[in-house]
Amino acid sequence: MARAATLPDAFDAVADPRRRQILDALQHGERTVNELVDLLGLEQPYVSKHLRILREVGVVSVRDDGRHRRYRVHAPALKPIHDWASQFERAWTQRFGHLDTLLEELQHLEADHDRDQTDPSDDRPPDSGADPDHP
Amino acid sequence: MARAATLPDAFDAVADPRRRQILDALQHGERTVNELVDLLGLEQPYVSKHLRILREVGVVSVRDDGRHRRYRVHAPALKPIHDWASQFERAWTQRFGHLDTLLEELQHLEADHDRDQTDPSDDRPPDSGADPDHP
DNA sequence: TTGACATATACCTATTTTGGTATATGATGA
DNA sequence: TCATCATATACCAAAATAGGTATATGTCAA
Repeated sequence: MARAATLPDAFDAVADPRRRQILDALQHGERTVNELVDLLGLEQPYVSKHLRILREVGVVSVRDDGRHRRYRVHAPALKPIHDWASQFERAWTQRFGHLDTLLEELQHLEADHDRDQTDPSDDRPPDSGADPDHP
Repeated sequence: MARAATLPDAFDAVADPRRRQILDALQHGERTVNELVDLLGLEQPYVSKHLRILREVGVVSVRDDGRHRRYRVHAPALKPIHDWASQFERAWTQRFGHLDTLLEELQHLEADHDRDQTDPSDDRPPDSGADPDHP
């Protein structure tokens, strides 16, 4: 009974790192299946299967072009993820903003944007005990 | 061999709708495990297990308070998700912005924000064939 | 200390998912 | 038409996960 009885959504689709890789690869334009196979180093059938999942969720779309099928990102389907995460945006800016001393850390965070993507354990400040958010 | 040999990250943690529910419930402050059990209607052990996953990924943190354990969201750990999705932000605003005719659809999208969260199949415009993004 | 409460962990089974191999479908060019 | 390239699907094994039940751990109150 894996992954509760909910229809797969964009969150599921994006949870898999390979599928994120695919989306990253598609970010700057269309790609054929074989191009993605080369990029990811996976077996062609499995790339097709990943693409199917991404397609079912609406995150990518296909266009037939002769004997190729060109995939592209359908960005609006990713918006819900962005929006959902935005709920917490205020919280994380607050967390770093409410103390002047941490302004520097905020800038550091902005700069290290990229490393941040994959290493969430780094930007965590030592738990300060008292939290103004929860009186 | 489920879910490739990658350490679980925030994306995995957030892929599960129950865990998203937990995070939503924690959005406005701390909660004890039992409060979450009541809110989610799941068995207590399973809520604890979800919380453990969220903790391991750094998305929530705990604070011991007598015989309670108060959980709270650790928002910065969600930032990578937000940032990743932002990569595509330009694409989705462009897609609806570059044609005046679609302005209306954009507004529709803004309005139906909530439904959007769960139904990505709706905001997809009829494939227009020509795509300025991919010359 | 004992009992009640709050939470975590161990263990179990059915179900998914992963990724692979073999094969089918479908379009193109000769 | 046939051979070939490009992609999709069927099927299979191993492993992870979702939930559940039973139980352990830890804390307070009397």
